[in-house]
Amino acid sequence: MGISERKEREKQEMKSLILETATQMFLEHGFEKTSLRNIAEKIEYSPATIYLYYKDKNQLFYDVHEKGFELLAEKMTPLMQIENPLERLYKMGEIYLDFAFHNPEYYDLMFIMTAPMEALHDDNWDCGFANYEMLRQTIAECMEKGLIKKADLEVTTVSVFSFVHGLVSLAIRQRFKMYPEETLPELFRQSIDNILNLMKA
Amino acid sequence: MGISERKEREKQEMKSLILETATQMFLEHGFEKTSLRNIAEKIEYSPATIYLYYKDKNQLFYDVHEKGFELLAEKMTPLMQIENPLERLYKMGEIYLDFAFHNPEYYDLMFIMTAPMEALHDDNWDCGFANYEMLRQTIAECMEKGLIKKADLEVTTVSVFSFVHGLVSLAIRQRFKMYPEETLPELFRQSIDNILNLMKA
DNA sequence: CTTGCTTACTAAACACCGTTCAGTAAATTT
DNA sequence: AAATTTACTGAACGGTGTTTAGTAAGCAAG
Repeated sequence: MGISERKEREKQEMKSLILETATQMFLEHGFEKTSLRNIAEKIEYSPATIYLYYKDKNQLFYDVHEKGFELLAEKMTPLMQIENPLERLYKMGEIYLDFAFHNPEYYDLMFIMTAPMEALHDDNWDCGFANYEMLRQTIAECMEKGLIKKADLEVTTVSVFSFVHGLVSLAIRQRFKMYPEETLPELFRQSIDNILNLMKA
Repeated sequence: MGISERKEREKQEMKSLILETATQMFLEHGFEKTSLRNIAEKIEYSPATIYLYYKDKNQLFYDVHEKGFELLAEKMTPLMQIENPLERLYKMGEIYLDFAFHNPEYYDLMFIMTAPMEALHDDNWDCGFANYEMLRQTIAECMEKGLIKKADLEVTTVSVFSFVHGLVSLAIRQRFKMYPEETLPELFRQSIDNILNLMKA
């Protein structure tokens, strides 16, 4: 029957209206200033309505943070076409930095804020997986082809990811005040070059 | 005259009563659950009283985060006695990890949360300076003595700090769910060893 | 010793927040 | 046409940071 299908479709549309509005307001004004009441007002529904589609605010922002991961994956996936894995690794670092500094609120939600993680009570956090997997595979290929020094793959992947995240998150959360802000991009680029040069075979 | 001195002293005592209570409650229950109303209730004053000693919640938590830096400096300073700078660098990494995982709330406030930084409208964030300076100096000594590869000092210091912070902050904010929690300490130790080995001359 | 001023403090309100629940009105099924 | 299901909301609950008008005690000067 067509009615229940239409209803299901309408339900999905309503859910994504909430999600889109939440995302837009979050990217525009940040997490703190995006309240369920604000979102509800914008879509001209009562705040209580949101609870018919999302268990709570954390669940809603879990979905927002998922959209961030999709956006990042869209930028990362094409890089897998690059034959030379070391060149690819450099490019990944560059794209990652670009993403972080052009979408700091997304980055914050994806890798720093506690809110989305609180929506996750079991331990399967699939979101970051695709991107992390690309990084791991690229590093593995670099090792296989003797482009970087051989070492434990997991340890190396963790190291590279942590290093770049450290740079980005310290910048986003304003902990690099000892350096003038305009010097940071160049400092970061040098820093990444430095580390990757050390890793080169 | 003694009266105004006593008053000044009492004012300082009141301020530090608030600070101590806030710190204690924060370390016990976390930032979110430590409200000005809770703190006020514990010290048996009205919430408005706190505003006679602190401009706002961010200012209060700026002072709490400062106490965190003092605690870290207390653990770091003795290490400067170690003659061999490379050995000292290893030890600093170890102590840093220890501090982070034994005082995750402090670490969060010091290096991740936005709250304390919002209390800072000029650009002089002195807090981390002492600790950062020790790291920079240790790395400089390592380079001078030819223990690690020579490179730009600032770039290398930023790299090392970002790397370790990356590890810690991803763990604290639950972004290492792809690894079982009990394997993280060992993974981190290997990761640090790995990086430092790459840096060795 | 009393008057006036300063200081320390608070009650109450303001404007928010996330969340819950009883109730309503429309759509759908029987 | 009646009964039921669905989608939604108004209003409240219990919290938050913050401001302000007012009070009562402490102190200084007359």
